[in-house]
Amino acid sequence: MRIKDIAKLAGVSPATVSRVMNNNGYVKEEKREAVLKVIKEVDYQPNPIAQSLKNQKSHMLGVIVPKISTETASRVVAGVTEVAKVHGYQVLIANTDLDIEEEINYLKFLSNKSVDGIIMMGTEVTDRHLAVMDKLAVPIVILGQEVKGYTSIIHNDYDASFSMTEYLIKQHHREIAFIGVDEKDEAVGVVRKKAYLDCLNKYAVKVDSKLMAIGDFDIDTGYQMMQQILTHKTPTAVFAVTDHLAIGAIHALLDAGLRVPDDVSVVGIGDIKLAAYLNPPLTTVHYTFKTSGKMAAEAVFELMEDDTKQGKRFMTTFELKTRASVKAI
Amino acid sequence: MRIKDIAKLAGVSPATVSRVMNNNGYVKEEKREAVLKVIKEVDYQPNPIAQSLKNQKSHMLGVIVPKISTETASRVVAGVTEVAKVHGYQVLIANTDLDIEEEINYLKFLSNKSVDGIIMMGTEVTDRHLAVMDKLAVPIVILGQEVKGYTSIIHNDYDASFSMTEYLIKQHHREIAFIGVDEKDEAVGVVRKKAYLDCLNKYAVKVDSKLMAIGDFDIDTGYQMMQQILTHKTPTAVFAVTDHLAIGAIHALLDAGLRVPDDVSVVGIGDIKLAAYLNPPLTTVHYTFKTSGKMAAEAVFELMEDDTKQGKRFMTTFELKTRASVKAI
DNA sequence: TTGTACGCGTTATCAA
DNA sequence: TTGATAACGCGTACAA
Repeated sequence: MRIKDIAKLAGVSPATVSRVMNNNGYVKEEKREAVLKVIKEVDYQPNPIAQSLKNQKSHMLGVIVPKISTETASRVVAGVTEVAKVHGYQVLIANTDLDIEEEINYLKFLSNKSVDGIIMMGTEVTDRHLAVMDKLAVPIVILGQEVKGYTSIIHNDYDASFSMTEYLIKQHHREIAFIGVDEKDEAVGVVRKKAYLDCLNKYAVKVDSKLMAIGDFDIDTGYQMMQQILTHKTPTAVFAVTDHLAIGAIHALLDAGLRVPDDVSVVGIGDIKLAAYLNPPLTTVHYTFKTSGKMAAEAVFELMEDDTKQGKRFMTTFELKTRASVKAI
Repeated sequence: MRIKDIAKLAGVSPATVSRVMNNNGYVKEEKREAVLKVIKEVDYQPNPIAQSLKNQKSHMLGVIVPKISTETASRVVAGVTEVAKVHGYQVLIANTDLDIEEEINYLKFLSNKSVDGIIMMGTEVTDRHLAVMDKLAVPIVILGQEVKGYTSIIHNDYDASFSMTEYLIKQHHREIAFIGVDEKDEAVGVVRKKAYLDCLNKYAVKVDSKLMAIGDFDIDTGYQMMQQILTHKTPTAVFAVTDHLAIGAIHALLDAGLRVPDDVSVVGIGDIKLAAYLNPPLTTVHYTFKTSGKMAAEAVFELMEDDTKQGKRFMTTFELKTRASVKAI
């Protein structure tokens, strides 16, 4: 069913049908009703693609995620879709599976008016990303990393990580192992580690490189890194930069015959849905990922209206969730 | 940049540029190179919307999910995007938040050539859904529920649930509590319960309605339903129809001073990522949600080529994951 | 082997 | 208040 068919059925011109559909321009009440009647009868829905071509608006938002099957990603996407829906927008998912080439390809593809705005969940933002982003035809918001000149939604990784370390120190822990990730991920790999180190220094706690391990984001990696640390020394507490790594660490500790938290305390960051239901319930930092998604979407819509507002920096809040996985000494 | 601009820059007609882009028709090697050179220089990307309008193909797949921020949904979406990518397709997410009106609206909207195919993760499929689905302009595949006349990817809920119950019985459990969900969800609410009851009957285990509770999908609901059952009687095992419900149940049991699995065994269905890392590790049924997503996408692509292949019924496999949350009597 | 011209379905401009 | 008509950017039949 095209607008032309509706026009024929209602005995008017396509232009009149369009006016009725979009509620603009004058149209006699009589004809309006005739058109509406036909529209209802045949359940006419305009072709969104033709509308997009004509209006130069696709009413779609693109979201580039590094890995869709993670809780973080799905919470972000949930937030984005929620705001998008309010604006009558659809959400296009581009899953890159951590492939930088894919990320750049999607940036190019999604631009060119295929979507009206892009939200990129960043891990590593390289110069090549920037080169492409500079030429983008549509507004973009980066989520999870800070990028100069671009609106970014960042999680307060520094303060969160610092607070968490400080919390452990205030529970009188002095041998705090660190399980981190590669520095390619600026927010998680660099910032969280820096905050940990800064905090140790502030409280004059000696940094012991034997208590530190760096790997990827997998639960199993957390397990292995914990094992590796244990070969050197048994800490009184473990600070893992994500909840998954913390879970892996806990299992390594248990398998080594240690009790959590009685022998070793463990904390993570992220507050995944099950963190409170683990055994022991995990002390962690709650990040408002869904809210981040909403903020990112709102920022994109703002940029769509006024692209001079680029470069804003939003910092989301966090909350320390103290649960049973930590025991004071 | 439009095709016309490229043509001008390369000193040819738009038609020639199009021929080069799509590798069809004759074009002299010399001109081809000139065109390719310009395309590379200006990094020309054709407008996907104009292409869609012309080709009557959007190269997009729509996925209707009841709740994007669940692990099931994200695993399904991961599978769909993976297959979509192979076919050069994008994935449009429609998150309905369990709202039936939204589901129907999206079905209508996504049709009309906005997408070339639809995958619907079903919960309840009402007559109104069917009325809309019958008129759909694009192929659709239902995932998670069986719908007559439509290609469906179903998880073998009956056998999975039966096997799980049977497993508990073979561990000599006779007082097996059941924590289920409302019958609106055919697969989870009806089929899994029926299999549980059938299995009890087969082994001549008495059904005790006091040991059964029905609620929604939340962890907390699992907690409350377990508490409710405990007011009547303490079973030797608990069969929860999802892992989340099982987790809630475990916590209710622990809070009631019971040990898992020493006093009460607990099982779930779904095998969420953390199931193996819970304490105790959860005995559950592994469903291949990502594979389901892939199958659904492949089925949609098949239907796009040949829509007479409608009505196929794919059953995914499952695997019993026996872990420490069950103890034989 | 190449270019011109039309149409995909819509909206907006202009003239009536 | 209405209707023809011209775009939007692309692909392709047809003519050259």
